[in-house]
Amino acid sequence: MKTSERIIESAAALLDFGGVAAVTLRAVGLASGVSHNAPYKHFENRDALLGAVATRDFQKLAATFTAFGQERAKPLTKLKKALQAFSEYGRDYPNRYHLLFSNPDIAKQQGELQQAALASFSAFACLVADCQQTEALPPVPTPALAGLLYASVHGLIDLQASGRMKTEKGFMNVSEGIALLLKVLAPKGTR
Amino acid sequence: MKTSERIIESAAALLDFGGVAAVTLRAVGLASGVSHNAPYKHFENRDALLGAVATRDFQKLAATFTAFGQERAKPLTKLKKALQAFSEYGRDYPNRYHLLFSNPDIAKQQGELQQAALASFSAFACLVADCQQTEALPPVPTPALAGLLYASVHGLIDLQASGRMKTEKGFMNVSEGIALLLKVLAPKGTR
DNA sequence: ACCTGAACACCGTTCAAGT
DNA sequence: ACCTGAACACCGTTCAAGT
Repeated sequence: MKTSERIIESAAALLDFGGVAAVTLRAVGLASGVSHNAPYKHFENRDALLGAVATRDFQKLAATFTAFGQERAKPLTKLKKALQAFSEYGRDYPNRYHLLFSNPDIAKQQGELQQAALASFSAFACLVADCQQTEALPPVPTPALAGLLYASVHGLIDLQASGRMKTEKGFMNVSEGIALLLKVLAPKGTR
Repeated sequence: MKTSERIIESAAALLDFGGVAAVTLRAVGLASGVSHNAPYKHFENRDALLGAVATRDFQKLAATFTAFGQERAKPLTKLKKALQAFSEYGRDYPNRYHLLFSNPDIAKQQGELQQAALASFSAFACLVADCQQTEALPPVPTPALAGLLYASVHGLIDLQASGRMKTEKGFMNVSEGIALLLKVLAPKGTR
């Protein structure tokens, strides 16, 4: 295993375990068996290393979405599975999820990361387009509909994690939110 | 003006100007005319100070939502205005928005902050309930519907800020996303 | 080409001391 | 009650030096 890969692996592990603050170059170096500034030989700085972790996960996410698209099933079923996988990723790896989708310092990185992030969204948009073709979703412009779905599910995951919309009664979890969203999005005839 | 208020004011200004990383206790002390550890006499630590900034803004947000609710206008019009004000707050004060809605270290604070955050959501939910009463929104449980709307708009603001769903063509902005969402949410008869 | 160790400037936090 | 200044441990980053 290449040193740079080991460094990314260590950073991801530290991130999962202790949050982004735990990903110090000294801890990464120690966990990777190198000195605390060896990472600088592979990444421009700490943010670039975190960006590499995010890039790897975006590529995995895009692959997951693409894989769902190639399954033999109804488009709406495949979309639901993809959304569920997405929300489970957010629930099981909250620190990593936050790095990918809600970290301005990472988001501003152009290049490979930006490309991987857009590839993820594109793969997701394909699933939405398939649903539209079978009239399981309304015939509005695909990028707008895919964007709304992507944003809504992201918002549900993010607010759920932060507890910002919990009320005494009527608490809503991510799955219920997704179900409600798909229900109101279903074209008239199929409701 | 009390010292503690001056400290909060300075912290908010530093946050707006240079992001959360610029809010160092030394900079806050300097801007407030006190030493770099005077803040510890008013707040337990740096996160608690940032939490106080967030609390203040959540209270403002709740007041804004409540004020919209008391205007003389159609409920749906008032809700649209509130959503627009919300998204403008996110656009004009991105660092503050991120502190309130996407910062896990701040979100985990219980007490006054949690209370203010829930009060904001409650005020928003009232606007949604009014729309349901005039049948401008479907008769699903109010907390679920308000939660979905809140989360969706948050997701749109957050992803827009991070550029995570921009595609070459069909780019979607927050206003379009909100409009599309309200359109698909409108009950059958009123479409 | 890849890595190390010392050094620098900066930070959050603690603490004894001042009024 | 409120504040200060020194001190501590930690951090990202730089740089000269090693193989």
